[in-house]
Amino acid sequence: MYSSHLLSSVGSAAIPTFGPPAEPLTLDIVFAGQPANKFAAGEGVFWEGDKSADIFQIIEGCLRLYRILPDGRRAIMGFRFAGETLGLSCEGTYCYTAEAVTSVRLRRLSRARLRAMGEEVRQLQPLLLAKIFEEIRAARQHIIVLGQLGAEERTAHFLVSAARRTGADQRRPVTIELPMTRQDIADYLGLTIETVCRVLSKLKRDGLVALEGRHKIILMRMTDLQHLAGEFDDADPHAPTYIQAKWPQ
Amino acid sequence: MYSSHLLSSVGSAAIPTFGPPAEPLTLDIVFAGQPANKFAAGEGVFWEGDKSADIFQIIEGCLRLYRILPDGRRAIMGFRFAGETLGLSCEGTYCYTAEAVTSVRLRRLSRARLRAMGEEVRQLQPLLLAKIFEEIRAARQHIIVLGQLGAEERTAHFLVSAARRTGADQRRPVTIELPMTRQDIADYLGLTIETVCRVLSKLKRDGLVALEGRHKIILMRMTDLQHLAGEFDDADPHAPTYIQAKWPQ
DNA sequence: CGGAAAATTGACTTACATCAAACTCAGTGG
DNA sequence: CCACTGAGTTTGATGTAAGTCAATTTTCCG
Repeated sequence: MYSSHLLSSVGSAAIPTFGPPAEPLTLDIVFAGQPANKFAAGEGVFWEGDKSADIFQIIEGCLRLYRILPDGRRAIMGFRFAGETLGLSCEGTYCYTAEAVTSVRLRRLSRARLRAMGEEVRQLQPLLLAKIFEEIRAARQHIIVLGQLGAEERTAHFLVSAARRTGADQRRPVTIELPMTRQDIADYLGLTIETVCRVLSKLKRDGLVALEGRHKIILMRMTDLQHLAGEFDDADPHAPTYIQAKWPQ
Repeated sequence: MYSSHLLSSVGSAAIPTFGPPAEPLTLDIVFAGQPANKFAAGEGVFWEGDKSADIFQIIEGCLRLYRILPDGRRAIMGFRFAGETLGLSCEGTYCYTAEAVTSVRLRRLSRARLRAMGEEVRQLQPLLLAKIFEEIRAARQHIIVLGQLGAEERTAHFLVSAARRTGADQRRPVTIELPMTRQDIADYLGLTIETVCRVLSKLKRDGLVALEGRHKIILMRMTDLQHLAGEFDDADPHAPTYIQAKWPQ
């Protein structure tokens, strides 16, 4: 109830003005006030085939999203970290299982409630649509990784995009947390656990990364890793686009 | 102009009633009245990176959608056939090149115009959203094919879903037209042309398919092919869902 | 510290890629 | 109409990246 209040006030302040509103609407605001849910590592949040009644925002922790094929193979479709959303691109039923990698806290919002908010607040629709387009972009990226790249390229790409997601300065060594297991990474990249290990060892031998325990990797030479990854990315969403504006066209 | 008229009348007839409107809105109606464009085989309709100003509906023919990686590899993201739409899931710039496989006729609609229609006609939004969700579903399917399946499984999956797209009765031999080259199929499945050929030859030897010239394949034993493909599909969109309703839950 | 799960490394196998040659077939022109 | 042509396809021989199987080692946690 009170979050609907919050939204109304943001909405009515923003609608009359054209251009960017004074306080931009974000999904943080949409989820604000929803109670937080906790999940222990290994617990499931929802299962493939469940009616997709809710969407989620992760407060902290990491989730893996996967499907199990009839013969038991597991295809990991992606990972989600703190601040990211979950379930938006599933209409009707969830198309994958979501399982906590670490212990996870998240907020839940029913689709019914989301729809009601959408009626009230005009800014919401394009915001959700942007998230959906982002998912399509990521899926297409993944298709190229799996269809065209070799084991080393795939792994490099995984590391580089993980680093990018942290938002850290990409020009100096980036330390990334990889809470998932090697098996998870393998199932995500369409490789075996042994191949992932061997590739990581090779990258270490070549001085491109440093391994710090199981779940921490330091990317020592980003540009080399990016080069290895194929550099076929779409425009980097985090790139400072204003640099172009500095120069006369 | 006159197509906007058409839409207005459909819209105002449909909005007052709840439930399904008398004449369901389809994209055919949205595109009706747009002039038809022709493209010869091999011609490009738009290029990756172009500003995605328009969306398209194919009247007849077949298109391939692809991206070229920096080192020259070509990743085919999909094919589009008569009746299907194109460009909806690209915001800002097109994320792939669209090229005519056969000679193609299609209708073009500017996004500006589409947006204007959206304001006028309420039914349009969910219709477009459904198309976008369908694209996500297809992309996820493709991820599993490329990440988890072997060459024979991939090829079988390609054939089975091509057959499904024709809408033909899946219980008896289905003849499908494959206007694209073997190289196209290979680039779509993340294989080489030789592997695609060998797999097709093997399927023929095993009596699962019959090859009729270069561009026609008859799927002789659908259930075996489906089994080979892994049968991991989401709910078949063509499946008669009402069967469930017949039985008490 | 002890034990179990996860990760790493090595030896061997295999599915697919690569390279190379032959075949098919749709068009074209004599 | 038929030989010629060249692109597209098929088949075969061989190479290689990644998978499989089997130890070992590391790491984490009680």
